[in-house]
Amino acid sequence: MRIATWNVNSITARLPRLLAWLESSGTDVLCLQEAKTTAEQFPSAELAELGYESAVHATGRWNGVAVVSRVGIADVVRGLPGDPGYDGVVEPRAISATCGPVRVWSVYVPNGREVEHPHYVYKLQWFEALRAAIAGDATGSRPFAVMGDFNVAPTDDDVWDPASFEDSTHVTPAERAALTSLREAGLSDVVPRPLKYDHPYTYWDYRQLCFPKNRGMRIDLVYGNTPFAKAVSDAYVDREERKGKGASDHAPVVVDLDV
DNA sequence: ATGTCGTGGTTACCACGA
Repeated sequence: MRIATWNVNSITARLPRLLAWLESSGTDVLCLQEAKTTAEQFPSAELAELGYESAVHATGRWNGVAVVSRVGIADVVRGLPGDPGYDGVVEPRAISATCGPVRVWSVYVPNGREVEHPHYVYKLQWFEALRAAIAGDATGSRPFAVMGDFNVAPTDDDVWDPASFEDSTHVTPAERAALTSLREAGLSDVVPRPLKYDHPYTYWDYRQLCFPKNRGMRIDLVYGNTPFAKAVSDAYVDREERKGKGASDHAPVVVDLDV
């Protein structure tokens, strides 16, 4: 089975590429983030024509997550239990579902904006709610993974220039400690291989020619429990999908499982 | 360079988020 995660940065803007990519990559299950649309306007019909069912949690121009599957979708849960919300609003940043033999969460972790910003506090609180939510599945016998845009680079090796990220979000000890907590809960980082260059970056800012210069970050992660991790036969970042006109600023992370 | 995208509202530009 082939499972992937991809921050599409608007499913409306990305639809032609998304449909083509699903077919060309042979992906069975996709966790997607930043749908940037409502559940009503989500292109479920177009995906259904390709044989995919969609489970969607989306409310408008910001955020929005989904699981798209051609191996079934069951037991859908929309939202994170205990989600702290931001500024009084609980945002659509998490959805979980069982797709064939695997249970997955598709997550879009808050960005944090700046270390001194309230959004950074929200980010850390949100991680704690995620940790609590996945505790049972993380130690279970069924293959399970949290997949998505974590907005944290796990190590300095996961950013193109650690020095330029001093005092920035995405690399702070507290954010990395949140990832450590997820690993201590029973998950492990399924690190994909890069198709080019030395680092499996998954995100390159649209600005400043970051992609051609390979100024990237690995912030789209696959955190799987032991049964999931043991089933992994390959994992890679499809950087081809970051190329050209109409690309998202994130590339898909693709994982092959023997399940 | 605050260098690019994408969205929706206050629309043939702006503000916001990333």
